[in-house]
Parts: sequence; structure tokens; C-alpha cells
Amino acid sequence: MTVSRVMRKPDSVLPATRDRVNKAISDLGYVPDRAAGSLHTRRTGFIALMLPTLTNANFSAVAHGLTDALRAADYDLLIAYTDYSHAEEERQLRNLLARRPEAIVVTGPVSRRESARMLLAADVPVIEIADLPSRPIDHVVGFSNYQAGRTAARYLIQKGFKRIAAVASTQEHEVVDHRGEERIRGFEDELRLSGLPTDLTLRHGKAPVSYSHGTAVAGILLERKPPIEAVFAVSDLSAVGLVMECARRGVRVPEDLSVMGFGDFEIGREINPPLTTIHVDFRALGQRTGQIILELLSGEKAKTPRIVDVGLKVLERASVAAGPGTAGTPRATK
Amino acid sequence: MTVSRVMRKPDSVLPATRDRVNKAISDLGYVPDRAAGSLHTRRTGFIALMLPTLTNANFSAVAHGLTDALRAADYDLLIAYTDYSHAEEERQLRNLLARRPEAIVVTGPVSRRESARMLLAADVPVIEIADLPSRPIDHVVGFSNYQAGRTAARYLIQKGFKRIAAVASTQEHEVVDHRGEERIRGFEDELRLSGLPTDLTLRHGKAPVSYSHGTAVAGILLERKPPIEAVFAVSDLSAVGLVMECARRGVRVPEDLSVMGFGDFEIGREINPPLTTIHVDFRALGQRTGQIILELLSGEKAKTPRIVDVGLKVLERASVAAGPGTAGTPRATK
DNA sequence: GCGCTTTTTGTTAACGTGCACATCCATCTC
DNA sequence: GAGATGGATGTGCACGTTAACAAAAAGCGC
Repeated sequence: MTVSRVMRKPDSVLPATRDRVNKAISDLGYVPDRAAGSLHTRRTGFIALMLPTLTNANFSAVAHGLTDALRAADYDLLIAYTDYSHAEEERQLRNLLARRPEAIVVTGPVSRRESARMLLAADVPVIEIADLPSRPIDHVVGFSNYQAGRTAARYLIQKGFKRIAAVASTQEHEVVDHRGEERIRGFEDELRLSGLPTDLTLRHGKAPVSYSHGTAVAGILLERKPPIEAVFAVSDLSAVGLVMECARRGVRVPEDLSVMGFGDFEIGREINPPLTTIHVDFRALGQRTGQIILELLSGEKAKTPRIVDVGLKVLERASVAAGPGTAGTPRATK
Repeated sequence: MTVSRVMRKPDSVLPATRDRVNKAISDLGYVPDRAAGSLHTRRTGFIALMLPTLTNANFSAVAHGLTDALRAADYDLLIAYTDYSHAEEERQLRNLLARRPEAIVVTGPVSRRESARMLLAADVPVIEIADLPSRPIDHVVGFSNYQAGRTAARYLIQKGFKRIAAVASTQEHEVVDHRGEERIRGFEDELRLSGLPTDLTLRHGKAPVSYSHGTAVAGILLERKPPIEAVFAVSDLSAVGLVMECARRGVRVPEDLSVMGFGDFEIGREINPPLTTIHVDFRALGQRTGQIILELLSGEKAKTPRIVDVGLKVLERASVAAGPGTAGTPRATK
């Protein structure tokens, strides 16, 4: 007991005793067992974070942001990833709950009923991030992937393009990039509103998409007749692969094909031409999530679910030009 | 107790009872508390993984590989990252140990004496990964970063280059990319052995390096007189940034400057020209680490520390040409 | 130095689970 | 039908920690 006091409120122990205890701690290399402590205090110090994958800079940024916010408060992140599989999500969720996290952060809307039931039963704050679910379980810190898609389409339409394609992964039964699909849905809806065709959407491969996705779809995309004028890729990574493959084939971006991505990955800024994309501040999203968790756990829980939209913005760079529908390309008007 | 039996050996309970229990479990959304279980069984099911950062595809690959290997055995990964800071490493380590992991995986050699002492006192298998420490604590699954550097230098020297630079991050007191430094050390040693100057090494910014590191050093590098013929970057990411900046400046790679990276990041394959680099199979490294942990924990522990070198190989791509010291460039000989 | 207050240290019990053992009940054997 | 057998279920305890309380020690005023 005195040891416990030395570690937790050193001032309540006489300096002489404290020194003796500290010596013993140091000699033995004693580190208290938090599992045992948790059992008594009912506080595990775990925050669960469920991501589709770790191999994605934006999701890593969320983890970093969360850590930033939680570091001072001595919470540990318990990270799980699902590889975009619903079955795996449910499995991982059960695992996580067995660790009694004090809050649970899940990426995007929880897909399965069973998963949602488990979350409700766990009776801890649940924060869905990186999307705005139509029927949230509890709290939300995200942005509308649907609106991201519509915004992208609107941008390309305003630029004067008519033949606009989208590229995404295929939808398999268990493995679905739900947020990517929402972007595609918004994109196609916006095209429809402008009376443009939506049958140019190209699906290939399994989520998550990466550079090779873009290189793989480039061939198919470039063969389309009449030629496609602009493409929106669900992810910058695919968009970058596409731009690179265009360079290899001698197809000029944006003169021959305009390319737009999503996610504002660092590489998009560096390639030539720099990639026009949609930016979401994922690190801030993670930090905001962390702050909300701290508020919720510090007891001042206004019971009302918090819904935070961190927004998004188009980053105009050079991979999108003006389309044939405009008076002329910026180049021509100069 | 009967509930415990239903969950762990269902056959030892009468079907009728089992059904009743399962119904209650399902109604309540009961998930057993592993912390409480661990207290009794002395098995937490945690494997600790300490990484410098999550925002690095190769380290993420290690995590994925580890998970692959451990998934079947019902272990959970407890991931911590240090942002390359020694102080943070020690802090995180203390945190991790409080969770009583059954094995601890740390990236690279443990830098601080205090950290090493804690690991020893924890009395669980320790696996140092992604390097070959000269004085390992316990087990090792890695490769020699020093040899990676020497290999890179040897490759560039054989190509006929004389003025060869290296780019890396600066060494700050607390924030050091130790493995990157090892590569630079090996690189410079090999240059020295060939009587080449080592004063062309350029340091910039704090670890970890990324694309912007490459773009930032490009200017300085290209101003050197007489001109530098080839560059080795501690990371592909920096190398890619460098190649991109060269493209913007009209400097041809590899005709005007040969560039070599390390890590075989996916983007290196996609850029133009594709990046010559050193490949290490980080996913396999993670899987191998997982296998070894399973062997060690399944009791058949041959007490002898296991030292596994997963090796590395040069991936010859187009960003390195033949140097001025050769009879001619490959292009010329054709 | 005596009684009082305050500070420091010690004791007990409980958190949720699972092993070991105890008990119970149905079935079988003779 | 009494006793033995074996399978199913229940009970007690321990794991390492900490809150609450109890006890002891130290400080203080007169």
C-alpha cells in the first residue's frame, strides 16, 4: 500500500520512507500492473481505435492526432485494423471490448448490426470518425464523404468538362471501402444533376487502392472513345499512379487528361504536375476526437451526442486544367 | 463459473445449460474482461510493439506482418511509437510494461541504459527488429543498416561515380534516426575504403525524413561545384522528393544526377524514372518476428537468443546510370 | 509530560476471472 | 436398492492493485 502511495501521491509519504521504497522499486525494476489496478479503479486507461488499415498516411495521422491529445492524460491507444473487412471489424471489436476501453473510436459508420449492438452494450462513448453517418451510434467527428464526391464533381463540371470518369475499387461482399463508395455516390449524383453520364465510373481491384491501382486503370481509361477529359480518383494514391502512368505513355496531364484525387496525401504536392485534390485535416480530426474523449471522460458529459464536421476543401493545383467547354484553356487566354 | 466454461470449453456444459447461458450472454452483450482473466492466468495476450513512427509504410508493414502471424493465436498488438525520441521511448516502454506484454518488439537497438534495464527486469522475450545491434538484449530479427549503407556505396562506386553525396536528417540530441545514421556510417566507410571524399554528406531537418526533405536538399546539392554525380538518400521518400525537384528544375535523372534510395517504398516503383533502391522485406520481417514469438511463448523455448538476418538486396532501376568513370553510359554502348 | 490534533503507515476487502476442488445428481452395477 | 461411477455444476480462493478505514506515530499547545 505504501508503494502504491509512493507512486501515486508521493507527498503523502515521509521522505525517508519514500526513499526506501524508491530504492526497492529501482532495484527490482518494479512496474505496477495496470490490469490489476484497473480491476479495482474501473479505469483501464485504454482508448480503442479501429482503423481500416495502418498503411494509409491519413489514418496514421488520425492516430498521431489522437495520441497528441491524449498523451498528457495518460491514456493508451489500443489500435486495431480491419483491412476493410466487416467480419474482421466485428472480430476486432469483440477483442477490443474485452480490454474494457473507456472510449471507442471507429472509422466510419459501423456496418454490422451485431457490431452496433456490442458497442451499445459496452456503455462507453463511441466516436465514429472520418464520415458523417446518417444514423450515428453516438458521437461523430468527421466529414461528409458524399459531399466530398459532389464537391469534386462540381469542381470538374465548373471547369467545363463533360466526359468525366471516376475510378474506385470493386465492391466485394465483405471487403468494402464504405467511405470511398460514398464519395463515388456523391460524385455520380452530382454528374446526374448536370445531366452528365455516370457510366464512365471504372472499378478495379480490392480496397485499399494504392499507386498500382492508378497505373492499372490508366490503360482502360485512356482507350475510351470518345476520350475521357477528366478523372476523379477515390484516393490520391490512385490518382498519383494514374498521373505517373500517363507520363510514361506520353499522355500530358492536364492538357490531355485532367486528374483529381482525394485525401491530400503528401506525394500529391510533390509530383509533376502537383495534384488537385480534396483536403481533409486528418491530424486535426484525430486531435479533435481526443479532446472530445477527454471532455466526455472528465465527467462533464453533456449527454447529448456531439456531431462535429471538420469540413473539407478543394486544393487547386495543376493537374486539372480548364475543359473544352470553356472559352479557352488558361494557357490560351494568356 | 459455468459462464466461464461455456465460453472456454462449451462441451463440458450440458446443451440445455449452455443455451441458457448463451442467451443471457447475448441479451446482456457480455464480453469477458481479459484484464481480470489475465490476473489469474498470468497471460495478458498482449504483444508490445514499439515503432519510431506509424507514418511510414515499412513500419506499418511490420505491424501488418506481425498481426498476420499472431492473429490465429489470439494475441493483441499493443502499438506505441516514439517519434524517434529516446525520452519518449523510455516513457512509452514504461507504459507498455505496465500492461504486462508477453513479448516486446522494439525497433532497432535500445538506446538508453534505463530502457534496457527495464526490458531485462520485465523478464519476457525481447525482440529487436530492423537492425542488427552489436550487443543485442535478447533476440533479433533484422538486417544490417550499416551494410545497407556500404552496399549502396559499393553499388554507386562500381557504377563509376567519384563525386558521391549522401543525404540524411540532422542528429539532434534526443531525436535520432539511429538506423539511418548506421546507413550513412556504412556508406561513408565504404567511400573511404575507395579513397573517395565523404565530406559531401548533407544533413537537413529532423527525423523522420519525407518527400519535402528531398526537395529541400535538392537546391544545395545541385549547387555544389564540381557537380555531384550521384546521391544516396537514407530513405526512398527523400529520394523521391529529390527526383521530383530535379524534374522541376530540368535536371535529368539519371543523366545529370543519379539517385539511389533505401526502403523500396511503393512510390519509388511508380515515379519516372523508377528509383534504384535497397529492398528489405519488412512484412516478412514482421511475420518472422511473429513466428519467433509464437515459438518462444509456446514453451519450447530453446533459451538461446535467436538472431535472424532477413537480408537486403539492391533493386536496380533506372534512376542510376553509369558514371563518368566507365567506358560509356549504357546508352552510349548500345 | 499530557492530551489533543494531524500526519503517516498498516489492514481489510473488493474488482472479475479461472483453477482446483467439492458437491450434486443421474445412471449403472450387482 | 445400496453403493459405485462419472458427468455437470457450484464454491472458495487467488491473481495485484487501491479505496476506505483503522491504527500508530509524530507534532503541538499548555
